[in-house]
Amino acid sequence: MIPPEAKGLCSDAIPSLSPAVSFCAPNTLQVLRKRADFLRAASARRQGSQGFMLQARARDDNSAAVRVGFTCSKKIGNAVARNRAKRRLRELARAVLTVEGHPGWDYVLVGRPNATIERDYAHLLSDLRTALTRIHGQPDAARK
RNA sequence: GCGGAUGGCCGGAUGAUCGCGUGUUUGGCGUAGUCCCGUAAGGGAAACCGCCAGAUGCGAGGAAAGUCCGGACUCCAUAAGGCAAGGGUGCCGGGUAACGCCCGGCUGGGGUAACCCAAGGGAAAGCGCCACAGAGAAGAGACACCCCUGCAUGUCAGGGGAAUGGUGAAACGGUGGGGUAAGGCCCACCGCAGGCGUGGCAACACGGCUGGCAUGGCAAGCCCCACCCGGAGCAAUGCCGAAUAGGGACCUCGUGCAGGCGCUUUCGGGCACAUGCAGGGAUGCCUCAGCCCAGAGGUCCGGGUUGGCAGCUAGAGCGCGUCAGCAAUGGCGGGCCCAGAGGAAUGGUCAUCGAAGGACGGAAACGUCUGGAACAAAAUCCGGCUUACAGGCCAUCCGCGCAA
RNA sequence: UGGGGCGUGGCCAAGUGGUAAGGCAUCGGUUUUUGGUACCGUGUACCGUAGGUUCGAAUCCUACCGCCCCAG
Repeated sequence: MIPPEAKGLCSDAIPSLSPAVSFCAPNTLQVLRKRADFLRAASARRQGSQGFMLQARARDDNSAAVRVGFTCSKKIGNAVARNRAKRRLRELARAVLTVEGHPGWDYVLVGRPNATIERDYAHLLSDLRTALTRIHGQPDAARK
């Protein structure tokens, strides 16, 4: 599951992704905070999967940082369910995007009712990897 | 043993590994200012701050929820008191910072009982409403009727009456006995009203006397009475940065230019006044370029702000002992420190144990396999209320059954 | 976090204690060769849920549920 080059980098990782996520990674992740960033990511490329939906865009600024945002609406359930869904998505981002995320991109993970909480964690990992490869394989004119 | 009542408590456990927030501490790195060395370039120092790493402490709830009450705190304000409006509370006493909360009691109702439930002041201050039905729905009335008298024996006249019938949620006290032409009426008890006595702080209870039936219901209709309430809310509020930046309007003084009037003159000009204009001036020939001035004070208005810090957690705090009290609660003593986030931390994965439920085997006890735990997550803090909740534990009490 | 508002047939809605108007839509009929239009008729409401007050509740009171709006 874990790419071999990531294992050796655990000791000197720089975890700037604030919430509780168990992984060590070579890239730093920043958290999206502005609503405008979310809207821009949502209007760019998107790719659904069974456990969540992935939205992404290339920022076209000089920064190489990988930025991540999480969206869990009220459709998912009450506050307990929403927090739980966000935590699982953070764990996914920590495990995959730090290694396979493209520098200078913004990613937004959107939780889905039931699936994000109930789907097996290993399946979620493979979901995110396939979604990433598909989203970077899309042509540039992928706006809907 | 079965069924129930009340009060209290818990809210999956253990471990491995990878992580998150925050406090303390150690180390490393960094820089503006400061200090020291050096002629200088520069070098060095330690505190704060920032980043990183290590160690270590702590890290969601009984409801954190709904936002229904009450406060603390902050600002606006003056609201000390009175009045008015609006809102709230409503048996009595106590507790409390306060409450619509809690405790104890009273009254009424429910239950065999333990016990539970109740917005439970005032309807002789006034207004309003009481549909349909019914004769009549609130200071009375008489539909069907009942009784007496008269003689013209009737679908009659006069008089007495309100017991009976029907309607309705409710019909002007109820029941029984006596009496009467029928009744009013009289008596007893119950209810009601008004005094009195005893007990109680009081709500109220008990006893007895008098009256002689008057006073229908609704105040979660308006209202009356008593008491309480200024408004807004941590997205409150304060500070720092951007920034003593910058836009607009007006006023006063001033600046420059223009022409005007007055005074004065060495005829170049100077001084003073009001008006108009707003960019102007000087240097170099012009374009153009650079330079200088474009000020001071006051009043008012609009726009932008998605940065940071504080408020932000030691408190009406938690548990222990003791004393007062039936209790809620309070006093005293000593102990403890127990989340502070901000697109929002308290988690991910795995292993073991594990409740309900399901399947199989078995007469049953039970065994094996499966299954994998309710409601619900702090957002300034606190006291309550309400609502949601798998399963479990403890104590006291009641009824029934069995045994002695 | 705080403040405010609303729930009535499928949809829009009136109704402020006395047994739920109206319009659109649906359905049936007439007119028309047929459809549309027009006209006539018809059904559809435990008034968001649960308690309470009252003889009687969509209406009054209380508690819940759902939805919407506002703010620096």
